[in-house]
Order: sequence, then structure tokens, then C-alpha cells
Amino acid sequence: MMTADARTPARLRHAPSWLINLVSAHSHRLVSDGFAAAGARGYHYRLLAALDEYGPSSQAALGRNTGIDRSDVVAALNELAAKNLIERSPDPSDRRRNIITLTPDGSRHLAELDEVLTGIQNDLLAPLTPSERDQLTGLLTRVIDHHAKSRS
Amino acid sequence: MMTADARTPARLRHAPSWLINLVSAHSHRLVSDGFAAAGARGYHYRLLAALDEYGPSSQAALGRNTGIDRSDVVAALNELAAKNLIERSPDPSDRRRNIITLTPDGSRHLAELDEVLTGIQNDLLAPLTPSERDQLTGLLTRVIDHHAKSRS
DNA sequence: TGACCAACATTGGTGGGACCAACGATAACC
DNA sequence: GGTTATCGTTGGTCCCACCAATGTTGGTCA
Repeated sequence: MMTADARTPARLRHAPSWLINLVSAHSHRLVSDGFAAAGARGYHYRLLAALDEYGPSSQAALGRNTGIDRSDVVAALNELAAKNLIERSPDPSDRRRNIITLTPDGSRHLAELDEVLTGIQNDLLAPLTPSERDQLTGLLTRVIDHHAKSRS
Repeated sequence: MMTADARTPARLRHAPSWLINLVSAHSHRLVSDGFAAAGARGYHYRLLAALDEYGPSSQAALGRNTGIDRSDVVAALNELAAKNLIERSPDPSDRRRNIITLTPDGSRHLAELDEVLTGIQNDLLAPLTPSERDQLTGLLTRVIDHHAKSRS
């Protein structure tokens, strides 16, 4: 296990990129453990959430909306389809496309994963007060927005 | 590329674990690109930094000090040794151990990577003021400490 | 002293996540 | 109608985190 103990080299201990990595690693462990218990992984959740929010979409659109590579979308959708959580159907108006639809089972599974995830947020940010949590998300959001903009 | 654009599902856009992941992914990209340009990767830096800070160590100690799995330490040290950045010598007082030493080349390389890394910190946190950066590192540190404690 | 257990280095895996290149099929554009 | 772009798909790469097993050596204790 990736230990966050006190014996890390000092130059790393205070580098923001290192701290972020540590927190991210920890949160990733929490999330993937939680998802694994529900038979899912990160890509599955992202795709289901995108389908729920944007409605039936092509695979390419899903890729764009989730930041997942097209090729990885294919694999993850195969896994979701094998569990009847999504359905693939050809788009009659554009024969290159598949239209991906959330099944009722998929919706239920998404709700389940949503619960897992909100539980984890609390776990992760347990030591912070509500206003500190807002501070943290605010700072992170600004960092993200900055880099998103400079890449567009 | 893992896009941080505005079209992510809403439920993800505000989840701290998601934000942390995004920032971590971005920082990881910056770091690994920077390190790759110098012919290194994360594990190499961590090991070199630990050697520099704690002095010659056994591989097991390095693993403990960096949070890297013993088996991954072996592989990374092989790579470092192949570039003459570290040296492996048997510990005369404990024949189970290898004593790993930083070579002069290793020190130089570490200094180089240090520069890369500090440059990246500035890049990563560009949108934040100095006091905001302190806030962020403070919050992250508290999260880390909390979870480190609850695991020991 | 001998049995037993712990620590060490090493091998050889697993899996998730983020990429990239190339292909055939189709659609859109000029 | 020929070029360009998009779509789904295949098949790779790399990094990071982690696990199990093995043979060797050290330490303990009965």
C-alpha cells in the first residue's frame, strides 16, 4: 500500500504535486475499492453518469464528455453491455454511429455507485470542516479551470 | 489527453474526489513529461530523493521511505544502476541486504529533476496566490495526516 | 544447538488508467 | 467525385500500485 507516513523525503513532503498525488492515490484506492465491491470501475461510472446526464449518445460523444479515449470507451462499453447496463444500437441517421442507451438496470447501478461515491467524499474529507471543504474544492476548481482554458 | 473541459457530468464536476483526480492527472502529466525529457520517471525521483535525504539505505528501507513496493524498488533500482546513478553493494554486516548508494552522477541527476519539479509546481499552481497555495497545501496535508494516522 | 519465525531481495504476475497509431466504413464538403 | 473528417474498433505502450511466492539470511528462544 502506498503509505502516506511521515518518512517521505522532505522535498516531496511539501511539494504540492506530491501532496495532490498522495491524496489522489488515497481517494483512488477508496473509490476503486468501493466500485469494485459493486462490480464496477472508474470508467464505468463516468460513462453511466454521462449517459444519465446527456441522454443517449454516440460513443465518440461519450468519449468527449468523459475525457476517456475512444478506444477505452469501446472496451468499457463492452463490459457494461455484457451486464445489460447499456444498450448499443445503430444510429439510422448516421451509420457510422452507435447510439448508447442506459437501461433500467444501468440506472439502478448508477444510483448505487452514486451512493458509494458520496460516502467516500465524506470519508476522504473527514478531517475538514464544511467551509474548509468548500475552500479546497474552490482552489482545485480554479486550478483545473486555469489549465483547461490554456489548453483550449 | 484527459480533458478537464466544461462538459463533464455535473455530479462529477463537483465531487472532491473527481477534482483531485483531475488535478492529479494534470500534474502527473506535467511531471512525467518533464521527467521523461530527463530520462526518468516518478519512481526514480522518489528513490533518488530518499537516498539523498537519508543516505545509503537498504532496498527495503527505500521502499518504506518512498511508499514504493519492494518489488518495484528492485526494478527501478535496476534502471538507475544501469545509468550509473546508484550503486548496489552487499551489506557486510547483514548479508541479506544491499546497500544502495547515490553516485555523483545520481546526485547531479537528482538536482536536475529537482529543477524540473519546482518548475512544475509553479506551472501547476499558477492561478493561485502564494497564500492560496499555502491554504491548499495545508488542507491537503491535513487530509493526508488524517488518513495516515487512521492507518497506523 | 536446533527449530522457528522475521526480514530481505528478487521474480513474476494483476489491474486500472491514460495514452497513441492505424484500419475500414461512412458522411460531409467542395 | 474526390478529398477530408468522423466513427467504431483493434492492438498496442507506459506508469503506477499492489500481491504472492521463493530462497536466503538473521534473530530468538526453548
